[in-house]
Amino acid sequence: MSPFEVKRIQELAEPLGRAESVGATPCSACSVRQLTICADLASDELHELSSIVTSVELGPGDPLFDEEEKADHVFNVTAGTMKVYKLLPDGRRQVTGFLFPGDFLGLANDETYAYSAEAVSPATLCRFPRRKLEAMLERFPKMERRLLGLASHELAAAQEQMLLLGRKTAREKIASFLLLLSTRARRRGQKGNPVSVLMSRTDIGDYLGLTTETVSRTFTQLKSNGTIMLLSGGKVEIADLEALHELAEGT
Amino acid sequence: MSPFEVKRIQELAEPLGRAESVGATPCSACSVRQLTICADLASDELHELSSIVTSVELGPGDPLFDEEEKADHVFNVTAGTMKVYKLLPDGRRQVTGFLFPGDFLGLANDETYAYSAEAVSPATLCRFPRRKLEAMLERFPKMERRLLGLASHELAAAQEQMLLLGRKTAREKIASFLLLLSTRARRRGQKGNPVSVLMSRTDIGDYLGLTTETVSRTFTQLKSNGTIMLLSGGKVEIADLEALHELAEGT
DNA sequence: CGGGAAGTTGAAGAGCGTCAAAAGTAGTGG
DNA sequence: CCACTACTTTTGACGCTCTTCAACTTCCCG
Repeated sequence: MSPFEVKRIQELAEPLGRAESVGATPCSACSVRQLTICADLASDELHELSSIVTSVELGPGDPLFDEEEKADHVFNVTAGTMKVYKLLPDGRRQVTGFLFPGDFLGLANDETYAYSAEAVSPATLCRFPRRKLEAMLERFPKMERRLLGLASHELAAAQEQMLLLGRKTAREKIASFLLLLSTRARRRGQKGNPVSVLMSRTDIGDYLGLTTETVSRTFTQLKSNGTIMLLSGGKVEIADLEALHELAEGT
Repeated sequence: MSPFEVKRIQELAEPLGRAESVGATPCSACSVRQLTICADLASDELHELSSIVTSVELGPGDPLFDEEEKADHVFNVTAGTMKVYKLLPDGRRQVTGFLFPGDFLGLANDETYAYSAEAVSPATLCRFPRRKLEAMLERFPKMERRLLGLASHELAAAQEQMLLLGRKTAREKIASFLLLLSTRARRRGQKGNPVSVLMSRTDIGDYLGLTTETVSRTFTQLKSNGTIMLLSGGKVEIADLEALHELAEGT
């Protein structure tokens, strides 16, 4: 199965003409493996996984898939930042999540994606054909277990976000957002304090249920507060972590 | 294992002194089985499941568990309505979902519950010891598969709710809510049109990110519109389904 | 440098929240 | 059966946060 199969799949890449495939990454060398569904797999299992995976590279703003599209693949972010969002008919948008290396997307119990996904920054992803991955899940219960864990983790995050959207003020929302980015960066082994905020004000607003203007105003307000400092390159220095925590929880 | 084991578990019931156990329901006769994780199990598997399950009965307002509590059990609603919610330190509340017969709750990837759960109306639930259910999952891949499907379904619902909370107006929220209740009632085999709205205005507000006053005002507004009719017993007749749909999507 | 997008700031307005009171509903006991 | 209480729901008046619309500034990238 191995070398031949890998090649065959490479040739099938780029079916929609908008994703550039650079061939199958050897999963055994994957730097984010321990964060995602591929954790704890034996080397023969990893090898089999490698045989069905292809790589996708996206530039900022490139779409990965759209809501309602047939969900033929699932993905794993290996580099960069993605956003997933839902739209109302009149164009109002809700970003339901930002995804970083190690994050998984494309899970659909329906046959179609429930949301759209596009790159925020240059991004690389692993692409798994859904049917093949499902078949593999039956044989690798460890992976299915892992997937269930990830799904329930996401569910908890979604509930936290509902609390934010439904009950927090603009200031609390921004504070929570910065802390979330900081925590997630640390979980990926990066520094948690000057937080990298790579997404636009519009994306942040669409994530927090605010307008870009309100996002901007609130950042300025936290800056004059002395709670944060706005650095160059989209970096935000958290000057008063405790104040930010209190703000985030509304105490 | 069977009769003895069932009895033993019955005796262990009511560990927190607030849930009344009425013994293990025979799962084979369960009316909501096909809706939940127990679907498609063979009779010996069902029998084994019966041996670890106990029944919980709650009255309106009775808590099932609280956020942060140790997640020792998972549950399945068999009758009545439950709500799950998160709180901010100052008491602001976000109801993250209403649960009806067939719905599953208590999944926690952490060791503690991520939210609180309490009964809205008189409710009955199956209670599974978490460890035992997990052990069983390893042997019944069908059940694990089912659980993953339910989790990803819930995830999609959560994203839809984020869209609602972040981007819809009060009128759109109420319209969406009524349609949701209607759809879910139909899925349980009940009539979808006079919708039973058993929960209080406060609960609805906490679910939609609104105050009770706004919920009430919006209902009255939809009534004078001729879109709905408020009947007795918490029933709401959808008079103009198409208008409600258009409202819900903001077209 | 220059042009276009992204971000910031300002002023005005709308929608929803807050506070308060009235009306409806349910449960209790005489 | 009705009266009494307590709670939920509805309605009203007002205020505040966030949005909207608009102009200005900053930041990139060619």
